[in-house]
Amino acid sequence: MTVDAFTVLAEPSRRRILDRLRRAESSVGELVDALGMSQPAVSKHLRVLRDAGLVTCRTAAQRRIYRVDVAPLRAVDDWLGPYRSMWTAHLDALERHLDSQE
Amino acid sequence: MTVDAFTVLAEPSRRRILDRLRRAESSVGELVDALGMSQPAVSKHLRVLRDAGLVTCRTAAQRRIYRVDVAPLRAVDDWLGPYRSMWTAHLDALERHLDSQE
DNA sequence: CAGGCATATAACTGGTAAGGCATATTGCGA
DNA sequence: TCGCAATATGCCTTACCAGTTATATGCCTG
Repeated sequence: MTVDAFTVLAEPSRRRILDRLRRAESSVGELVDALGMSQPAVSKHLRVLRDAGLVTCRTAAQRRIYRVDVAPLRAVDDWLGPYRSMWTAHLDALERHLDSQE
Repeated sequence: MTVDAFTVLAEPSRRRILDRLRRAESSVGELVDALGMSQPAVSKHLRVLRDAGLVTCRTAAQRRIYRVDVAPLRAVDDWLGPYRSMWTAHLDALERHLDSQE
């Protein structure tokens, strides 16, 4: 886990990879087909994701099957926490305002 | 809002700026003192944050007072949503497991 | 054990972004 | 209006990152 999740998630392609793996684990080749990227590009992104602990992989014959590991995302969610309460606070205020209009 | 929030948040300094503005709006000079960075560096980060809609600023005499706008963070939170439910699912499973151990 | 698949890595390239210093801009007070 | 204070911007250098092509590694099958 050399780099933090924020840095890794900055790349749209990596978020797409995660979004696909979230629905079903898959091999590198399947990701290549799904994302329309070259195989080395996909492998490199997977390397970064692995180093950040966001994916794990297991070997199945010649294939490597990748799956998501959400653990590092909790750091992102934790950072986001205070901000989330800010916009829910705003929503609450809006609701109160609307209520008072009736 | 030229760039997306993910890219902007990848920079640790920018997250620190947001974290400070979240507690209290402040001027550029106050941020410079608080973060121990050069004034141009801070101004540049604020520019990026502004372009992404993450902060707004108002003019007060010679100062510019910056404050957080959480709206763009909702995109991040939305993306995170499905993953969050993944780890709460895991937590639920763990709880059931621990319960069954009693 | 040879050949072919699937995946990883190396070397290179172009683009981009951050930080530093110097300077421009803007608003204010004397 | 002059000059100062606060902030923004330009320019330059450096570092890093994504993507490409070519090649290496590992594993199965005939």
